[in-house]
Amino acid sequence: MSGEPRDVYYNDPYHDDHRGLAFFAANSSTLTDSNLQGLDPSYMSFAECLHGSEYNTLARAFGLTPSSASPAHSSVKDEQRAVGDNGETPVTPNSSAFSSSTEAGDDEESDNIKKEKQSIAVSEDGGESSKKVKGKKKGEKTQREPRFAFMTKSEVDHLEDGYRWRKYGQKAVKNSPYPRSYYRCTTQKCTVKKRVERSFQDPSIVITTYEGQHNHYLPATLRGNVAGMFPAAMMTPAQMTGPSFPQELLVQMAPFYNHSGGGTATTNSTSSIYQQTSLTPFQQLQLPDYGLLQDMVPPTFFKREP
DNA sequence: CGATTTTGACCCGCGC
DNA sequence: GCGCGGGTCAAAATCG
Repeated sequence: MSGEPRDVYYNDPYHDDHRGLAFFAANSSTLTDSNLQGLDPSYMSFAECLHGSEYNTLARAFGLTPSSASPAHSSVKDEQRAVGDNGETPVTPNSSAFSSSTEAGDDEESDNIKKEKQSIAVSEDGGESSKKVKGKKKGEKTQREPRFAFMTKSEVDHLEDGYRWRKYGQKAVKNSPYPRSYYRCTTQKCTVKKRVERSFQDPSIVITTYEGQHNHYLPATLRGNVAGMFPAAMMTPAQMTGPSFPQELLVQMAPFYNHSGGGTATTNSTSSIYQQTSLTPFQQLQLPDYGLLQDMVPPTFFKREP
């Protein structure tokens, strides 16, 4: 392929109806102390970041004033395209877009129902090809959960986030040497999924995309470790469904390293989308409400200058 | 031995 | 209609 889509971190034409994506870059390593030892001191661990004290900075960093929302509320679909098609389509500096759609909210249950139906469908196969993957009921529209994504600078792919996940698939990512892993929350009846992939433009960046909302609290065994760092994860599902929850957001951002003078940064059309102003990519993020976000992730999670 | 990961097959939606 | 790519399933392998 030609050109260098440095900012292409998400391309999901399959999910035009997605409810929200938030891209967060984080200069972070992992939660585990053991993994921290050998890392560059300028890196922050998840734990470190999440225990940061500069909450207000986060708010500012995200430009979290509702009235400052992007004047160009392009559709989520368009936003996806903008960042997804080889980075050829420049996006506006204020490229945040917020989807108001919540129609996927019912999908959790239907997901299970679908499975039931699928099982039925396969049973009539005669047993010959029992391995066959079941098909969905005809006419059933595939709907997706609200999603949001984190970009995390990390050496490990699977970042600890307080929940327990089971890997259920892995696929090669087009145009990337790094595979994408699919995880499902192991808690019963919780349909939350997440995908983890590594940016091939910058292998140090891990992109974690969450889909759905947990219908439970953090596993008790993990609360002591991460609950305090992820207050949002401790919210009840009801609390999480509010309009201010990041899942309702769509935020695009350029990697912070574009501004750090790092050698890997390029200046093509997409990588420079945030360079038209003096703001950092984070400062140009715009979220409708930062109250919960403040609870969720302290600003130091996102950035630390060397 | 139960839980989790690996991995190839399969399904689905979409673009051509 | 066909091929591609993304997503999921589930048997087998591996792990703790």
